[in-house]
Parts: sequence; C-alpha cells; structure tokens
Amino acid sequence: MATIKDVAGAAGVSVATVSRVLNDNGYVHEETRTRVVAAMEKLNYYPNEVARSLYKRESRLIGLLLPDITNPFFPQLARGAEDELNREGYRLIFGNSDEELKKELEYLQTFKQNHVAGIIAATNYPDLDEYSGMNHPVVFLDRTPEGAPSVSSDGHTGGKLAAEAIIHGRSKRITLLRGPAHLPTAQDRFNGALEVLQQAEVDFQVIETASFSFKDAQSMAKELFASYPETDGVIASNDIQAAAVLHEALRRGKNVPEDIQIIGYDDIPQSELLFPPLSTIKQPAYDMGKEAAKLLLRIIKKQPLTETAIQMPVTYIGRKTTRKEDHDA
Amino acid sequence: MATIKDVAGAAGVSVATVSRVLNDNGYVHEETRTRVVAAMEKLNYYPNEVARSLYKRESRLIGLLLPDITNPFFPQLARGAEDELNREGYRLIFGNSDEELKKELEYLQTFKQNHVAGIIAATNYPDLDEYSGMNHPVVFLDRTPEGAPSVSSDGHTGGKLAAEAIIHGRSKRITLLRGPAHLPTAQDRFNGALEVLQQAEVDFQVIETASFSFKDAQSMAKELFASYPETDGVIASNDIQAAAVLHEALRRGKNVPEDIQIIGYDDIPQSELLFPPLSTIKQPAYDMGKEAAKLLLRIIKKQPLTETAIQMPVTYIGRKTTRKEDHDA
DNA sequence: TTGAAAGCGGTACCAT
DNA sequence: ATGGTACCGCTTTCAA
Repeated sequence: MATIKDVAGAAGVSVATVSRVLNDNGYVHEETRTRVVAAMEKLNYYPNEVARSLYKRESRLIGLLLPDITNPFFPQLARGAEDELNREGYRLIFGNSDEELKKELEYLQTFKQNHVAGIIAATNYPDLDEYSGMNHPVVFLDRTPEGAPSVSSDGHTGGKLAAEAIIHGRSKRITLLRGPAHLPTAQDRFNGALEVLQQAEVDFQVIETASFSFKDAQSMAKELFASYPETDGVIASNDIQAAAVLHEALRRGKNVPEDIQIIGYDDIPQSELLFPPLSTIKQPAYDMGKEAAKLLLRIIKKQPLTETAIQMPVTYIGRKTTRKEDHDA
Repeated sequence: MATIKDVAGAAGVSVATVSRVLNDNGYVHEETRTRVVAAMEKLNYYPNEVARSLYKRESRLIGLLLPDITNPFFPQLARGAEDELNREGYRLIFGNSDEELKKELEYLQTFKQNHVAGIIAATNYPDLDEYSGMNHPVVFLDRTPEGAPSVSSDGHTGGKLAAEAIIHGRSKRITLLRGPAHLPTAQDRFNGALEVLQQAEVDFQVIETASFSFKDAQSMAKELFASYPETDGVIASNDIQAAAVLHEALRRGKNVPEDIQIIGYDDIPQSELLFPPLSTIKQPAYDMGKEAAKLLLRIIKKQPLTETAIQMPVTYIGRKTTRKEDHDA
C-alpha cells in the first residue's frame, strides 16, 4: 500500500506538499500539483484514514447505537442515517445494545476509542454520565433529554390519532395495549390514546405488555381474547403486536374490520403485506434517521443550530383493519 | 482524555512499562503492575485504538457489506456476525451497497483506509479485482467464488424441498416464481424446484420476477392470478413474494391452503405472523452470519482451516399455507 | 511555493 | 524488570 512518502518520492516533492494537494489547502504551484496528482494515480494512492484520525483526533466514523437491528423499525432509521452521512463522507460503526447497559457502555467506549466524529444513539439511558461527559457530539433518537440534541416523533399525537381512528370506526369495547413501561416512547402513545378514550363514550380496558417481541405479542394476543372476548377494537402499541392480534382474531374466525378493528403503530414495511393490510400510525423512520444525521453533521461542523430537539410528525395510515368513518349512519 | 504518557507519569514509570501491562506481555514486576493499574483507573485511562491501529497496521474493526439492511433477511445475518465478532472484541463498520457497484467500491475503499482486520461481504461482484487484490481477509456471504472463503446455504436443496412440499400437498397446477436472474442464490433454489417439478406429474409454469421489492411482488401477484387463475400451488422465490401472493389470494377470496398452497423461502421473522402463518424454507440467517464471523476470525488469527467454503443446511418449515402430506387419500 | 521536523498515542526493539 | 526511542502515516507550524 502506497504511502504519502512513496507519492512524494515519485513526484519529487516533500510529503508536506503532497499533503497540501491532498487536502487542497496552502499554496502549491499548479505544475507541482499536476505532478503530484499523477504520482498518486500511478501508485493508486489513497490516504490512510487511521493516520489522519490520529493526528486530527477525529475520524470520519460515526457511532450508531441501536437497540436491535432485528426489530423492523430500526433498519429504516439506520438507512436514513447512513444515506445522509455518506453524502458527507462519513461511515458508520454500528452496534446493537439489546437495551443492555453493559453492551451500551461497551459500544460507547468503542466509539470513543475510535475517535468517532459523533454519535447517534437510540438509548434508554440518555442520562448516563457517559453521555454528558462525552467529548463527541451526540444526537439522541427517540429520547429527548433536556437540552440535548434529539430527534423523535410525536408519540402523544400518534396515540391520539390511533384512538380517534378506532372511535371513528365505531368500536365500543376497546382494548388498549400499553407498551413496555420502561419505554417513554411507548408511554407517550399510550397516554395520547388514553386521553382520547377517556373522553369518548366507550368502554375500554388496558392490557400491560412486557415487551415488543414476537413471542410475547403472540401470547398477549391469546390472553387478550381469552380475557375480553367481546373486544371490538384494539389499539396496539406497535405493528408487531397488532400483527399478533390480527393473527389471533383471524384464527378465531373473526372478520376484520367488520367484527373487530385493529390499529398498529410504526408502519413497518411488512404491515402493508398483512391480510388485511394493517391500518397504523406511521413514524417516518427513514426520515428520522436522516434528520438525526443532518443534525449531527451540523453540530460536527459547528454550524448554527435553529432547533436542537426535532420532533417529526406522525400520520394515520388507513388501510383495511379499520372501518371508514363515512360509513357512519 | 488521558494518554499512556499521563499514566506513565502518574505511576512513575515509562510508557514502555505501561504498554506492557496494557498488553500483558513482557516482564513487569507485580508491584509495578499494581501501581500502573491504579494509575490507569485513577485517570480513567483507556487506550487510543487509532494509535494502536496505526502502528499495528490493523484495527479491531471488521467491514460488513450488505445489499440492504432494510431487507428483513439481512438484519439477522448482521446480528449473527456482530454477536460472534464482539466476543473477540471486534466491531463493525457497516455499509449497504444497494447492489450498486459504485457504493460497494466506496465501502471497500473505506474498509481499507480504516485498516479493517477483515471483511464480510454479501456481494454480487465477488470477482472484482478489489477483492482478489485485497490485503485483508474476506469472507463471502451467499456467494462461493472458487477457492475463496465463503458461507452460503444449500439453495438447490432448498428449492427441492419447497417443490416437494407443494407436491406432497397435492397441488396439480403449480406456478414457480423465478427470482431475479442476476442473483445466483435465487437461481439455485429455482433450479432445485424446477428439477423436482419436471419429474413430477404436474402442470407447472414459470414466472420471471425482476426483483424482491414489496412493490414488484405485489404487481407480480396480481399478474399471476390474472394469467393463471387455476393455479393451486405457488413456489415463491422468497418470503416477501410469498406474502404478496398470499395476500392477493386471500383478497380474491381463495382459501389457503385448501384452494391454493403457497410456500416461501428464507423464513424471515414476520413469516410466522402472517395469516395463515407461512410455510417456508428456512435459511439459518443468524447462524450464517455467525459462521461467517467465525471463519473470518480463524483466518485473521491464522488458525488452520478445515473447510473454507461452508454450506449451511436449509429446512422445510411446515406452517399453515401448505397441506399435510398424511391427509393423503 | 516548498521543505524540515515535531507531533498525534501507541508498540516493540534494544539496552541496561 | 525497566527505560529510551524509532516508527506507524499523516498534518501543520515554522523557516527558507
């Protein structure tokens, strides 16, 4: 692998000059530049990022911390961030925390040790000392710690939209699924929905759910119909849960949405492929990743920030598991 | 951030000694070690990986190149690789190629520039000069270039299993979906299925499919039933396609699996959540990622290799979109 | 406009 | 058992 020295030798100049043409700064005679460029091409030279990072104390790497890429919501986020970051020549060091503090700390350590230019973190522990004492800029995803840069979506409104859709579709005995208690993001949507339900003239009950995993969702769905067989509307905490409920409803011979309406949350790609296609609240995952990247980039470049806590809008996607409002009598 | 010099100063020793305790090699007096360790803790010291990588000409980073993490098959692969790699202290630089040569080359460049310890690549271009001339070890995923280390699954057998399942379920007019022509992996399963179909006493036709995208799968499904309304068995090229077909069949009021059997390929996590749950051929994605990581690790550590082209087994997962064989008359 | 040289933070060889 | 130091490849003063 050719080094800057090799190029300097081949071009008959010093490494300082090569560095200048490389970074396009300082004075360098046009003719010299040409010679150097020719030498670089001849030797197929490209700069060693590691050496660069060492001197600059900053790499072109961005740390991306996610709970679990296997959860269909996150790949989109990751892509949004990646695509935006790539435009500026940054790359991702990527890690899954599984919501475990230990893994999260290990990755933060790795990020520091590799001198990342910045960090995007979807974490349950935004208040860690490791974040506040971090020398690298951090943008939080799905969490909005006081004063810290963050990108999230409007969960409260999302929850309201979900509940309204179910109510407009005239369900009268509604089950509201409360997501994991330790996820503020799940509680926001829960509270939004709760608010609407309380003001409406409907019966409803709440089921606590421990996790978003497929397995748990499946047993939750069975339990739901066992405990509340008369339920005619379900507001799920995410699309996975909704899919499990839909699945169980169909298995019990119910017609959807005639006998029971179901609404999810997130709008993961496969929601459209369910049968019937799932009505849901869309979080703009890709755009959230993109916005987080943009915000981080601005911080890295020390550009002025207009807003530091970005909240993305959420939309109701009416597909086939909710009834149309205008069918109303 | 504390450096090795700071630690040396605080412990009253030279940097050489600190380096020795850091790497646990060379002689160092027990008492000295204690002092150094104390100093490290007091200063909250951790070594700068960038400096290390520069000297060693090798980082603790592994490049992972995937077509698109948004495709549900890949997150599992990534997790398998990550989990295994983490056990040995390696981290991932991660990139999506979108099957575009340009992006792939850019990432390979990045990997080299960051002195990755190795690369795991799911690529359509395994024969690139960039790979053969690569100084870093590479393990290919889903491709088996002659002589190169690789991990794949047995697509031919997978295709056969799929066709056999459909035939055992007594479908007589079968539609076989041929996946994208440029994906050898799709062609393997296609050929396996074709072989079985040709030897069975059934009618069948083949539909060419351009891509694995949701959108394309949906229009393909409509076209399928328009062209071959009498189809009573569909062998899809992956689970996304199968979901689209299932969806369309249900929309047309067909009973699954009574009127029509459908089998997918891959066994992505959400296949189980479809209704009816999708029968499919499982590729052990997580384990494939894990095996790729193990193989790469062995190469990195220059351990002897027993096999260099690992092929993982594939299994038939009978759920509810295929009929049981023993219902046979 | 160009070059010499001092680092960036580690590792490892060579002395002692 | 420990220390001095050259070096990894690049950037950036400082002089010329």
